Amino acid sequence: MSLARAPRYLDRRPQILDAAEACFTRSGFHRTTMQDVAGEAGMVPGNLYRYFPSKDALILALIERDRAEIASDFAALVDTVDLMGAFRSLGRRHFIEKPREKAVLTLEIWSEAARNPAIADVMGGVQAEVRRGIIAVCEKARSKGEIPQSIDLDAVARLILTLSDGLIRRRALDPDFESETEVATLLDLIGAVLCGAVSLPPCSAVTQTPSR
Amino acid sequence: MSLARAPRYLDRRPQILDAAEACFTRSGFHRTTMQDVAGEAGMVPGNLYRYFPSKDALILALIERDRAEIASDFAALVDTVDLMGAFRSLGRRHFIEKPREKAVLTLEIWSEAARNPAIADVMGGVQAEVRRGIIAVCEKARSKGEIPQSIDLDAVARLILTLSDGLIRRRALDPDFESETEVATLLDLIGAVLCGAVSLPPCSAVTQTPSR
DNA sequence: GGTTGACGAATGAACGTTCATTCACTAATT
DNA sequence: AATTAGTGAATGAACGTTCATTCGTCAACC
Repeated sequence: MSLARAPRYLDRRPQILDAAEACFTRSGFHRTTMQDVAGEAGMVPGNLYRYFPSKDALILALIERDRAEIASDFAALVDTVDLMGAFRSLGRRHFIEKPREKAVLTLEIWSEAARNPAIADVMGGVQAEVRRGIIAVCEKARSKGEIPQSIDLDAVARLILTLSDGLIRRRALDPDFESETEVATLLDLIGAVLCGAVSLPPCSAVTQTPSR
Repeated sequence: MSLARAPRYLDRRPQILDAAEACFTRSGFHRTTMQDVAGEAGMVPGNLYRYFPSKDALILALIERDRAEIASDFAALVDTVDLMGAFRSLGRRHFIEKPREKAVLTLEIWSEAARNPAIADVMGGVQAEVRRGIIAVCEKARSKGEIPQSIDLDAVARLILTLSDGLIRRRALDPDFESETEVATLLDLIGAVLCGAVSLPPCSAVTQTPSR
C-alpha cells in the first residue's frame, strides 16, 4: 500500500491529524505510538516527520485544530437574536451532536494540560474566548432588557463553564449518561439564573446558616 | 541510604502509595517511571515489586485508597442534622481544604478510566455511592418538610455531580480559580434548587421557545 | 551472654522490549 | 535532471521487570 502515487501537492497534515485523533482517543497520548498513527494514516512512521517535527507537535496541532473550531463556533453565535436559543444551539452542537469520543479526547487533553505548558496555554486561550463570548452575548440581551441588570454576568459565565466541564467528564465516563436530558435540564437552570430566579443570597427556607 | 535498618515487618505499601501519588501528580501516570516512584519512596525499583505486582496495580491501589476515603466521608455525613450544612462541609473539605494537587491527580484518573476497565469500575462505584448518599440525605430532609415534595432528587444528585466534576477540572487547570468564591456561589445555587426556586419548566421571560 | 543460622527485606545490576526518531534510498512528478 | 514525497530498516535510549546477592534481625542453642 504505497502513497507514492498520490497527487504531489496534497497536504497530508489533516489526514495525519485525523489519524492521530483516532489513535489518541482510542489509546491515549502515551499509549499511542508513532507507528500506530502512521498505520492509521496509511503511511510509514518516518514519513510523519516530514509534516510534524515530533509527537508532541502532533498533539499540540490537534488541540489547536479544535481550538479553531470552537472559536469559529462562538464567533458565529455572538450575533444571534435570542439568548437562550444561542445557548441551546451551542449545547446541542457540543454535547449531543459531537460524538462521545470527543469528550474522551478532552479528558486526555486536560490531563496533558496539567503538565505541558504549551497545551495549557492553548486551553487557557479557548477558555478566555468562550468566557468573553458568553458575557458578550449576555450583555447584548441585557441591553435589550431581556435579563435584569442585577445579574452578575461573570458569575454566569463561570457557572456555564463549570457545568460544561462537568458534562464533558460525565459524557466521557458515565455509562448511562443521557446527553439530551441532562443538557435540557441544565439549560433550564441557566435560564432561571439569567432571569434572576436565583441570586447570591441563599434561600433561607433550606439553610439555617447564612451562606459562608 | 539503606532501609534495611527498619523494623522487620513494616508494611511499606502506604509509604509507596504516598510516593506514587506524589510522582503521578507531578508527572502523570505514563511519564512516571518505576525508578521515579522508588526514588521518591527511598528505595530501589526492584523492591517495589515485593509490594505491588506491577505499575498498573500501583495505580489501581492508589485509586482504591481514595475511594475508601471518600466513602467514609460520605458515610459520616448522611446522618447529619441540617442538609445545606452537610453540603457546605463536603464542599469545603473536597474543594478547599484538600490541596489543588488532588484535583490534578483526579484528571489523570479520569483519562485513565477511559481506557482501563478496572479503574472505570472503581470510579463507577464511587460515583454510585456518592449519588446514593446525596439522595439519602435529601430524602431525610424532605421527610422533615425542609424541602418540597416536588423536587426531583435524582436530578439534583446529577446536578451536584456535574458541578463537582466541573469544579475539579477548573481547580486543577484554571490559573486564577478561587475555590472559596466558586464553592459558595454553587452552594447557594444548590440551595435555591432544593427549595424549589428553579424547576424543570424554564423561565419564560428569557426564552421565546419552550424547552424542547 | 555470645554464637549461629535461617529468613525476610532490600539492593543493584542487568535483560528484553518498546518506541521516538533518523537516514540512506527509491519512485514519481515537473 | 532536479525536486519532492514516501519508504523501510536501523538506532539508541528509556523503561518495566527480574534475579542473584547482600544485609539486618531474631530465635534457638550452647
